[in-house]
Amino acid sequence: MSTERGERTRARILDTALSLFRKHGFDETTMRDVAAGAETSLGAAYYYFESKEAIVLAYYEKVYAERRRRAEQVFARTADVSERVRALYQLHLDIVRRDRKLLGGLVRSVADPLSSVSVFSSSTREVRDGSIALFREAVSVPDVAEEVRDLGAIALWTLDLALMLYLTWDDSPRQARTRQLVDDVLDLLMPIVPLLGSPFAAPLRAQLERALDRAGLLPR
Amino acid sequence: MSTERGERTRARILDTALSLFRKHGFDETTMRDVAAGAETSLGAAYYYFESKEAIVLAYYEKVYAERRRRAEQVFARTADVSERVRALYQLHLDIVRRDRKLLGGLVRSVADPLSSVSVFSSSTREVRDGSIALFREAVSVPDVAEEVRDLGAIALWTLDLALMLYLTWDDSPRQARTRQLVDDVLDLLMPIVPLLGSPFAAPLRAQLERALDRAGLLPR
DNA sequence: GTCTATAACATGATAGAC
DNA sequence: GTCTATCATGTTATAGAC
Repeated sequence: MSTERGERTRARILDTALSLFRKHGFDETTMRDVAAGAETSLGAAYYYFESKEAIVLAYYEKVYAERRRRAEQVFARTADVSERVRALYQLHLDIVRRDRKLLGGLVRSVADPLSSVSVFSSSTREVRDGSIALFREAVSVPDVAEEVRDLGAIALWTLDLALMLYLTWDDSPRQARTRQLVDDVLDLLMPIVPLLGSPFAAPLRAQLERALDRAGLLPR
Repeated sequence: MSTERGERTRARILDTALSLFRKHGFDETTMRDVAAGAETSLGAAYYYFESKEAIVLAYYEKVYAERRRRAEQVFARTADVSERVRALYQLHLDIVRRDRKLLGGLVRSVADPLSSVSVFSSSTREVRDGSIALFREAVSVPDVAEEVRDLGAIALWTLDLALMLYLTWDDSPRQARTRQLVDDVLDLLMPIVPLLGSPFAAPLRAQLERALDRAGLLPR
């Protein structure tokens, strides 16, 4: 499939692109800049990445892999839901810390329902399902009732998307505002988890589930 | 400022563009197509609209004006919160009914924090503030406690954005899925309004408000 | 000052030679 | 696998018509 040399060229193009995106932003970086920086031709860059957006997708995959790696360490350490969930968000922020300029390109692609790297598209499916699974694992602890885990995972993942959108807009040092927002939202959310898990909440859960199912938002 | 003739040319360009966007989608329509369809030159099109996105912004403004007009009729007719809010959403869906292909372009621009027509940008401010005000009016009825109106308006407007995103993705006939989603979400949401308005919920309201304020999400 | 047309530019993407 | 040449299209500059 791909030779050693091709592998290296691909990596060089990816690294150059990400570094340029970080420094100057997604729009400001041209594919010609990327090719020149990687000391290859425009055609070669397009040989390895079918579009500029595809490079962002590769970044997205890298972030996910790193997040999973570090999340698993946290999961092994603690069974406290709050800690686990909070860690998942903070981890994400740590990983993309220096990438605000890059995230603009990501957010745009991801929000575009027609884009091949949209959150809804099939090419991002692996990362999307993996991310949801990560939240599913985070809430899979004795403290959280079985019945609310699936719903909770989807809700937390949706929040994760919203946080990334907020981050692109947050210019506070060290993403302080976004981090504060994570804390505030979790402080609001976490107390209702036991309530939702109680038998009294069964009709409400059913109502929620029916709504999400009808909307096609439930994984099958 | 602008002459009669210029006015007509501008309108012709806008109508042509929207009609082409509707038929073929935003990306598939070139500015050259628009100019040709409006029987004018490319330069003229750019004289009247500084960018392709700006045309979408003009559409956005048209939708808002129509929505306000029809909302005011509903507000005059009923003081029931549920009905008023539901009408605001259904109205929106009615107005953009035939524009799914167009909305793709809008969503992308709106989500891009750097775009000049982003939800966050100043050029969309008038429409954004107007839309939030519309929700503020919808919930300004005796049944809804003063204390929850501002919060409620922001929450409902956020939901409105999410619904538009969902709509771009909903290919069911007559946007049935999106309409169902509106109903389901409101059925879930409306019962908690009186609870949130009660004095017991004061600490919760304060917590929420503090969080939104720290995040800069509260209009000042 | 208001408007229109033409040419040119920058850049994402593709085709085909090697 | 890689490169060069070329295309398509969003955007800008500019000249000038009314």
